[in-house]
Amino acid sequence: MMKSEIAAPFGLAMTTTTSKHQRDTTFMTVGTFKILKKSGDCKARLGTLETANGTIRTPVFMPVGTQGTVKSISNDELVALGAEIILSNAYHLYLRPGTELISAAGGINNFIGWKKPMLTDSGGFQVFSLATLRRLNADGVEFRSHIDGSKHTFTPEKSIEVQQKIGADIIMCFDECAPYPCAYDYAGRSMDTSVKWAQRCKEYFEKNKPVSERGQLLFGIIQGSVYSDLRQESARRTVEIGFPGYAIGGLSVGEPKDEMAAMLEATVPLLPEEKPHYLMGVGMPEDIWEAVERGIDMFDCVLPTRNGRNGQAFTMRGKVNISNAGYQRDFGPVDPECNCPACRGYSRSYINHLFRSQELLALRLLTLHNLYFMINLLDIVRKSIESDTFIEAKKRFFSGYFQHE
RNA sequence: GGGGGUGUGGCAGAGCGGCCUAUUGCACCAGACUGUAAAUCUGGCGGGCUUACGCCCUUCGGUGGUUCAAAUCCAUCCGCCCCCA
Repeated sequence: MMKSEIAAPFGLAMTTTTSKHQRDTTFMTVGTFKILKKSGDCKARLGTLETANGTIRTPVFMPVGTQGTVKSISNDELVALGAEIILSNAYHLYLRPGTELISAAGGINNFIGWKKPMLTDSGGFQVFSLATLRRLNADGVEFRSHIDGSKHTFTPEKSIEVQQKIGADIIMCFDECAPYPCAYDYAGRSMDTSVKWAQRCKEYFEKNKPVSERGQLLFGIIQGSVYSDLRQESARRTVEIGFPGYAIGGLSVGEPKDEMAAMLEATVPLLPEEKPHYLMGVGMPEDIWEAVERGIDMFDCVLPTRNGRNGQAFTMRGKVNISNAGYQRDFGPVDPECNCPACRGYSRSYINHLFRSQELLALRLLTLHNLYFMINLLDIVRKSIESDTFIEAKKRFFSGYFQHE
């Protein structure tokens, strides 16, 4: 059975009440990454990462909540789904509601009422995705706000300052995410920029570390587009700077899947084994398996939420678009093998109707379902590593997920 | 009874002699989405044939005209709407 037994059933999800004592203990070990088990026939590993707001079990999937909210669902729902950590975005929060306000609210966790670990992205990805609104220079990036057109400058120092004020448990270096395709020369210069920025991020971070009771972790990011030698240079230089965790960025931006796999194979072996490896922006269910197999521990991706809002559901038998005509009279659940609130209480037919009627519940239900799917998927992954049956479990997943193709 | 208006593809609604198988929106059908400017975007949407380029047939209430050419002009019939009595 691939079904999860780890994920707490709905409504009965564990809420970790952290006592004063536990919190102090956590503080003592913030940043500790423990590897509990390694796969016998690939690089997959099972671990735990300590943060100021609790422990994350890896490999982990982190739902994306760019603006301090995982679109359409509540914190309680996230906890019930089994989410252990979520993402926000420094650039977006800096523009609105503003860094000062979040700081005044007592930090991002207080502001949004999320009691578990939180990670902020640096705004590096916005350098890439808001390309038409920015101008790069050696010092940093000048942005034009997508909200009101006002000008802002993000530098490595600025990004870290913003992220320190926002106060997430894990923060990211300000990097440049190169587009795909990307000429070798450009990719090389861009990677070099990212490495230099990483150095500046770390220096600023160390210098301005609050002497508070909470520890924040700054992760480095490897770039280099789809060029193995650039990736390796980036990895070596970034590791030399030294971080408590390493991310691989600039992938899943349109390159073929085998290129992504090749980049992981070229890069991950150069990262310290005893540090967490985070593959940014990934991904699709199949990508998760491929990446864990190659030594990745952390993932984030907008697909479960965004695609859910666009009518697509992930299931163990592949993805389906619930708003398609074929489901109009399908009175079964989205995924018969799923135990999420959408599948336990609603039919494909009804959700199809909700999408056609543009009812908000439609967006919520598929968001809940897709997030549950991903979180549950990582549960399956973790259990398979624990029992050292990862490759077998991966095969089983693929044969079910792609059976109709 | 008198006067005026109107009829366009599933719906709304442009077009008012040639560039019209016919703008646009909605609806409908499908696809995409990977560190979220996304409840978004793209494509299709009369029928048939073709791998494709493309080709053929049939459309603007009905009928009959005018014209080289009609969704567009004229006549007439039918339907609907409004005003006066």
